[in-house]
Amino acid sequence: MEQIVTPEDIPADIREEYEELLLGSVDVLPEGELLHQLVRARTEDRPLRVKLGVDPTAPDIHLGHTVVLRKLAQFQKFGHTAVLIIGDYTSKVGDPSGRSKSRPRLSDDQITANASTYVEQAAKVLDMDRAELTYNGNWLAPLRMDEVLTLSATVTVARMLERDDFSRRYLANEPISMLEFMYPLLQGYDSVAVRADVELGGTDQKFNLLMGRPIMEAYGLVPQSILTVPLLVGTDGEQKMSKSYGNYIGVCDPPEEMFGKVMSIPDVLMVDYWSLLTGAAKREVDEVEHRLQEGAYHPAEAKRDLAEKLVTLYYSAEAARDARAHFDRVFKEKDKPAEIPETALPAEAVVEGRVWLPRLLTSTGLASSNGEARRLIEQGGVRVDDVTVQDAKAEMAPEALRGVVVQVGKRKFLRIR
RNA sequence: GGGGGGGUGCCCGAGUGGCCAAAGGGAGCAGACUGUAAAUCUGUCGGCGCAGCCUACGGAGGUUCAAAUCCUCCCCCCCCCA
Repeated sequence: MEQIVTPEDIPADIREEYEELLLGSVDVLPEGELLHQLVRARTEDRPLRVKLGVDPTAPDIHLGHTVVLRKLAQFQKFGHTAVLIIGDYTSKVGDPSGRSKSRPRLSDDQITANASTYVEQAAKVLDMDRAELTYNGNWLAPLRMDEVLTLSATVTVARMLERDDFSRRYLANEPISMLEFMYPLLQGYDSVAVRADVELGGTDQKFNLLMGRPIMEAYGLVPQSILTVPLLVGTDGEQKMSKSYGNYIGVCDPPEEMFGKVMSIPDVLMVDYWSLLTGAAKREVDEVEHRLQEGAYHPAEAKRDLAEKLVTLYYSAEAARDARAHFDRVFKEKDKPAEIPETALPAEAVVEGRVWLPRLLTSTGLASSNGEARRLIEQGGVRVDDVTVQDAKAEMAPEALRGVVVQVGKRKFLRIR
């Protein structure tokens, strides 16, 4: 960091605060600025206004979202003000960040629904009682055309095209709409509206975050500093965690599913998850990494511990222990789970007094079509009371199904009532 | 406004009259193995009670015994020039 103020002038506790805020962050720009702000906040006795804008594009939030929320919560912990902006308006524009194509625009209903669950779920990480919660539609919706024009005059097209995802798409002959160009401007305007001192975001937000600075200046404000956090890689180990890639772990996933999904991440991701998601201190993370490298800590065991930690964070220690027991039982010992969901035999499964197995699977939701059900059976993926069925033509009498457990693959179980 | 290039299954992408429910890859699903729903290997991957049939290659018509492939019109995207 640049030493504009000499380290000796800075109280030790602020230096500590700064160090902790740097932990798990990627870019902190402009260099040294945040430290100044922390000092200024202290001397002027004015907490920093730390902005996080989120677009409610998905109905549920996942662990990837919690990385930046944790960082915001950390600022809160140090007495600063968390300003959480729900991008009800910007989500109608669609953030082009990291995208190779335009996002679909969402409807108002979807946005409202998503926003309310977002806030509810963010509360699992953030202290919402002490946070400022706003919606950017409050100030973006009433903007007049001349105000929009004033705003768009602050940025040049060349500057826009410097941006990685835009230039890539431009070179690849892929469409970029003017609408998408507007997005960074609107996000910058949010910073003006809430008079942000610091804005947080994922590394893919760097451009948008930086864009806020000249815009704030143009509106006569002190430009914000920015802090980015890494993007969490999803369970596939390849792409960033995202609902649309289907590689996410939702904070509202039931404990067993959360546990199982954590177990499905590639081994190499374990340490990242540990440091970004559990709130563990650096020393603990280093130790885990070290012991794994030495072979003193079995990877499967480490992953179980990680999964248990995460479930504890979002549920409870008991729920986490149960989830672990469930996992070991079902996947390690290949036994049936302690609790199996039950369902009545659907009426449409019975034809002429007989139940054809594929139809049973389809009607109970264990398979999406009879064709898929057939395939599952032919591949040996279907068990009825622990007996693998391989005849796709199998039929049984409805009475014979009472209390029977149908298993599809390794993790779908259903008891017929 | 003019000229050119494109739109294929969940995604990427091959296919330019029959051998095409459509190569190849990815994702997904199943099986084997294992240290786990890791990794690896194998299989599968539109629907239908399925050795057969139905629906599908931007949309609508047409030519043909036969169309993703040819023709007409329409919609959408990209590039170049203005």
